[in-house]
Amino acid sequence: MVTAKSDNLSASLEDYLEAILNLTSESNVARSKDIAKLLGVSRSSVTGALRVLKKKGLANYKPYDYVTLTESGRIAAVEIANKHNILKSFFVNVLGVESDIAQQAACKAEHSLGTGIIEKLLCFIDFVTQSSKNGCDLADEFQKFCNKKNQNI
Amino acid sequence: MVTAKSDNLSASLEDYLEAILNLTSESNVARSKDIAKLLGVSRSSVTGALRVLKKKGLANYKPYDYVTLTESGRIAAVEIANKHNILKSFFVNVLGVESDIAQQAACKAEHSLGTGIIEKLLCFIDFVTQSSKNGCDLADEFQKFCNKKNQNI
DNA sequence: TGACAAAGTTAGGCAAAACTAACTATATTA
DNA sequence: TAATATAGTTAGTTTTGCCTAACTTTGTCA
Repeated sequence: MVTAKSDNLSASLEDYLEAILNLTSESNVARSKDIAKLLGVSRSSVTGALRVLKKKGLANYKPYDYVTLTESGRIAAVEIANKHNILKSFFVNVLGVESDIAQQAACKAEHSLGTGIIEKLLCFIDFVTQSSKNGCDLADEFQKFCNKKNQNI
Repeated sequence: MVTAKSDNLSASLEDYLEAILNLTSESNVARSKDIAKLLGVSRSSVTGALRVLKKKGLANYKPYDYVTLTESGRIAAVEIANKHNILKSFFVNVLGVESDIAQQAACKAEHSLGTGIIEKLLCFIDFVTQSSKNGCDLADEFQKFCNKKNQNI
């Protein structure tokens, strides 16, 4: 199994990796300015992070040049983005949380959940999806359950 | 609604609050040494945190004395502990994650999830619990689903 | 009661992650 | 091509949270 050494990576650096992945998949190119905007940090913070990512062999970084991910950087970033998406999907499609809030929460929580729990969560989403095909829409049932409960308060 | 101003509280400080709550509810008294042991930090780090908590009006702290929580500190701590427990319960009772791992993950993730999601999660746990009373044990069904899936791999 | 151990604090330091302000490189365009 | 705007970097600072080592206070017991 090809595994990324995305451990010993701080939450902050994970965010940078994911941002670079998203930018490069959108427009093939990640610029410092755009990373800064996406993450809501200053440009100089980005420079600092890029230096670290380079040192860790995760990003190809040369001053005044575009940024790309190395192979292992890409693997790590994809892993992170996966976590993120699974979490968000759970919040939105199972719990029925509003998309923006889910996005934000997933971004923050993704770092703290190990792959074990994330895998279970993915499986659970599958489980709920399957259920709806079998005529019992769990997500829907849950929403009804919630509404009924809120009425009782 | 009595609300704690537990916002603008760092993850680290939340951990200290929760630790103090747990220690005082166990033995009525929280000692610096025990907080340090519980959180796996040095005694001097605890001293530093206590000073901050005191300044924020959350802990009653006097050098060389026992530590207790103020009323608002207690409210905040209970809120944090609740989040923690709800999360853990979800991991263990719904996802079927091993208790130790759930404990750890809940402790880390609790900080990043807003009350909106936590409430939904609590509701979801209720939903699953109710389902088992109605003859359809979702948690159980999910475990079977997982096992079947793992066989197919 | 005085010596010693345990608990707690202080001082000083380090690392991560962010910031601002000032500087440099690049790109645009008149 | 020179002026200027935009992008990127550097230097220096701040905050947070932790650490170790040395010191002080408290408590115990011979």
